[in-house]
Amino acid sequence: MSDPQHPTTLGCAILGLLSARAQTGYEIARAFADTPMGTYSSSPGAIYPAIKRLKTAGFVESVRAGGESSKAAFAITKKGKRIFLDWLRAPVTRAAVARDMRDLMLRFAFMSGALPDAAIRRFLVDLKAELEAHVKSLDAYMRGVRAQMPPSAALALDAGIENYRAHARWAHKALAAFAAP
Amino acid sequence: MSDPQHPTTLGCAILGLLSARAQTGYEIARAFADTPMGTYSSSPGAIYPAIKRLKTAGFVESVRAGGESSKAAFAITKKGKRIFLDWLRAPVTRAAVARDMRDLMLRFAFMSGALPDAAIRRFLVDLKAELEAHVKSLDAYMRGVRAQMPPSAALALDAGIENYRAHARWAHKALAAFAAP
DNA sequence: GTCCGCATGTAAGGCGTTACATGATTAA
DNA sequence: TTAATCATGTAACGCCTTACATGCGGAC
Repeated sequence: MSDPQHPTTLGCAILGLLSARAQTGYEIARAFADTPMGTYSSSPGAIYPAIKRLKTAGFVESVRAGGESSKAAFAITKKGKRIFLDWLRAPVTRAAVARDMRDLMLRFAFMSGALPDAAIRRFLVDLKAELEAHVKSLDAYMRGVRAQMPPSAALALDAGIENYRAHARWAHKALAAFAAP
Repeated sequence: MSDPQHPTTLGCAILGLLSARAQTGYEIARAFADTPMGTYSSSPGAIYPAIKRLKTAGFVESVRAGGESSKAAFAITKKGKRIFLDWLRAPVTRAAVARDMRDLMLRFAFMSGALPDAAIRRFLVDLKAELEAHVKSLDAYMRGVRAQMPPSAALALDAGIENYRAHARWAHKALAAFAAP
């Protein structure tokens, strides 16, 4: 990576979990195993090393949760919080929309409580705009090549486009939920 | 991987391209760079090594396309075709739906011409069923936790569910396109 | 006391990413 | 002739995947 300091999506997801409260490695692993966040990872074999990297980088630290006798847990550090917020605030680019929607949606999931509503709204506005632009360009591409494509390829591309459209509609609706009062 | 013989999704995508016609490495790279298939890869740095692996495994071979003076190209072998078809015909599992929709859609894109319509229909029927089951379980999960979730997390999950729903609707429509005459 | 699930990892290997390295054509 | 684009890669690096390893606590 260009910036060896910056965690991967998995690392950022862990920072997001820890920014709610300190947790043990197992609790973190459980969050991935038991919730739909599991789409973002998988196995202890990925999660524990990711935690270790975050610790080495100084983004999380070990703490004793609860009393003196409780298990060791991990907490996010100030430095980690900064990096996490940088991640949340990164601009919504066309490239990210085209190849990293999952990362964008994960970022959004963690925004409540971490960013002011105005920033969340801006994210949604930008996301919607980039999604619509992307749909437009995919549509244009599609018009040019549809006739030459095998039927299932054309349909698969339709599915992809429809997906971006669905996300754009969602962004529109989500904006209402974060509308200024 | 458990089966070191089986190519990755990128490898299978390359096999799919080559099963249409023999192509040079650059043409393959171009297909990823210039079309929405680019979501599946990225750079020559991934594609050329993937081609080399396919060659080592005996799934593709070098051929002289056109005349004697033309560039070297790659063609899929019988063994490669077999592996490719195995990939297309793999059952649609719940796990794949939950964490590998892209792979499933890529498989579908390559099915026309490679599989009989009956097999394509079955894929769509199975996919639709698994998608609807997955939506149902996500909905149930959602009902249980929505109240405790931060607003943006709940919305992000909504987006994911809506996505699966959109795919299910798409599968339904796609079935019509492959309906028996 | 032993067995099973909790809890926390390590080891080996492969793949993709970013960045760089050449030649060979074509355009100016 | 120089520069740009075509065409084909290699190198370093890090991450994830799968599989395995281990200790501990309660159930029985």
